[in-house]
Amino acid sequence: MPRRAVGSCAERLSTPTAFSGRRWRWRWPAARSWPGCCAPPASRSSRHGSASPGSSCSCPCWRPSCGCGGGAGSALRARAPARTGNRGDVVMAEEQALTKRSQDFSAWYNEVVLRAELADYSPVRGSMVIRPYGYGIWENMQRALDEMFKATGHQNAYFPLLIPQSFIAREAEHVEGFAKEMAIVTHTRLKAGPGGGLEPDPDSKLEEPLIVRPTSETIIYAMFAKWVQSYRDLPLLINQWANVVRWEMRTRLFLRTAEFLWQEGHTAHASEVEAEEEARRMLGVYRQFMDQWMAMPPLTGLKSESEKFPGAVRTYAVEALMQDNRGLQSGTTHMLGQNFSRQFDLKFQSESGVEEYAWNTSWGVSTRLVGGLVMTHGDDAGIVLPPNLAPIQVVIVPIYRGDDERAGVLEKAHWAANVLRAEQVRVHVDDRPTATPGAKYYDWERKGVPLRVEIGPRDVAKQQLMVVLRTEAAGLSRKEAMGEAVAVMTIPKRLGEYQRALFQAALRRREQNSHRGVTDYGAFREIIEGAGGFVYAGWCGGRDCEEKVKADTKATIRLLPLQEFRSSPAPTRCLVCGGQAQGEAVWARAY
RNA sequence: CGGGGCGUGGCGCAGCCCGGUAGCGCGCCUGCUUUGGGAGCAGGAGGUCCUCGGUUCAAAUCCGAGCGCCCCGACCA
Repeated sequence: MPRRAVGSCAERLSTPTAFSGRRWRWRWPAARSWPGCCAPPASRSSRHGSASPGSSCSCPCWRPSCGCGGGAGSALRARAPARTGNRGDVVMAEEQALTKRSQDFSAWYNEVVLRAELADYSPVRGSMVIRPYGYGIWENMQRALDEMFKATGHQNAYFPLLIPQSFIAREAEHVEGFAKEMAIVTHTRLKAGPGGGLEPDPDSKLEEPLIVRPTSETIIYAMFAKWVQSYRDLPLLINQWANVVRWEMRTRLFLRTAEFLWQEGHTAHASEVEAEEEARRMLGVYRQFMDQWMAMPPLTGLKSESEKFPGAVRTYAVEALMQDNRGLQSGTTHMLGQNFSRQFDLKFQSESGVEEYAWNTSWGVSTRLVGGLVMTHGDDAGIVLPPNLAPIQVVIVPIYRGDDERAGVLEKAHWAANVLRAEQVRVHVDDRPTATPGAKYYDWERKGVPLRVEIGPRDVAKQQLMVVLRTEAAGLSRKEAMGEAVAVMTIPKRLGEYQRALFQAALRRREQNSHRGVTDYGAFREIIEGAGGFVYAGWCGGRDCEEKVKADTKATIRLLPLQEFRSSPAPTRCLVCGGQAQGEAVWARAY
């Protein structure tokens, strides 16, 4: 049984107050200045040819891991065995290093998620366990988003997990969209079967099967119908934090699992214009969240007809570009029109006394965002977390020889931790006696902690601290010895600068891998089948052209970009058929 | 749902072809020495070899069936 020491990790989850007030007006969380330019995080793989196994940790926030990343399946198993050499440390280094992103991005992703202890495979096919460190990131996301939802007038509520099958069936397009991936509850009891095992008791068969929600439009609008009589009851602005199940055949940690956590907002409005505004407003909220908290700048736009939510009139999306140049749909907002209100009799009496169907919207983001975070910022040493979402923003590593040095160093470490906590910084002192400082560096780098403070006897003597950022960041020195008083007082500012540097790096990477003005289909295929990235090109609006691209290249229309992202001049011809372009589309291979 | 791979201490693997005492590395426990980039030595704990059936004096190993997981495709947040 691994030891669970008590103690040192009383990190307070401070919430950087980013939200300045009413109606989604924002300022940058810790922003004072905004560096104009910034290089992408340089790969430091040469200096990090190795990485350490998770080892026991005195932090009560999560349990020590096994040495290799938990229930690793073949993601880890598949790796080449370490070369045996004369020097044990070479073997160890190779064994413990992550697969490099350039070698196999998807193996890297799996390993880094497992070994940073974000998640683990569960015994249930297609389902994962979100471990405390990964859940801590999600909690920080929830906290930020929830504040934004509240500030835009929404209230949280909770609706049932199980939905009558007939509800799902009511909206034709909606059923069709989800029918193939639903978990169905048909019985309420088990009994001993002939073989000695358990089987559903036939006597307990439900008259009407229940569906485990793949999304909650149907049950929520059925309830809205009870609650809304008059235009005075509108708008009705509700959000719920929940789990949903979509029976996927193929799964990937965080990106695609049978069950996932998300929030789903559902609103009812008196007019189409209002509903449209709401869908766009929440798209803006998602975008701001991704920019300011995740440092993962997305494009915003409209989904094509074939990619829109089943049952929606139109779907908007935020789409980010991952390091392997594939797109990640990170959130969607839907203008549902009156499609659901007609089916669920969600009517209200208007100001002029006429009975009308309400206009709905729905919008959601999920734990998929955690995967996006990993694929946006991670490097060959591990994940890289933006300070605003990092469960631990600063880790302090004490360095000492023998008991006499230990007391002084630890005292200084806790002093620094307390000063930082008073500044609302989430700090952890890694005082594990069993690991060497070097091992701790690797551990916390793999876990993406933004800033490390090293304190050794020499630092104590000189009243200084070594302050080390997780990655190179433009305009910020990665490693620096600073006077202790200055160090602790400037760390919050440094975290803010680092947050913005990560954003700039991600933005720059996205733009460097975006291709505009592509008119030739052959050139398009070369990009998609080569390095990948976002390709902006004209589209006639035809389903056939969309299908052809997908069949040829596996790329899809990620979105039809909103004004801000459109090219100038606008493309005039369809990339595929050469016909009159109806607009511009952004194409990419996607997750 | 199609194709592939793999099931052996917590994790990664070897052993299987050619049946005969279950092994290695990492991790874990104890002790001592260590600690400025993955510590060393000594001792120790830990295994229904996925399940069921068959062949055999004898099965991790051979044969049959089943189950599970992962990867690649089609579908999706």
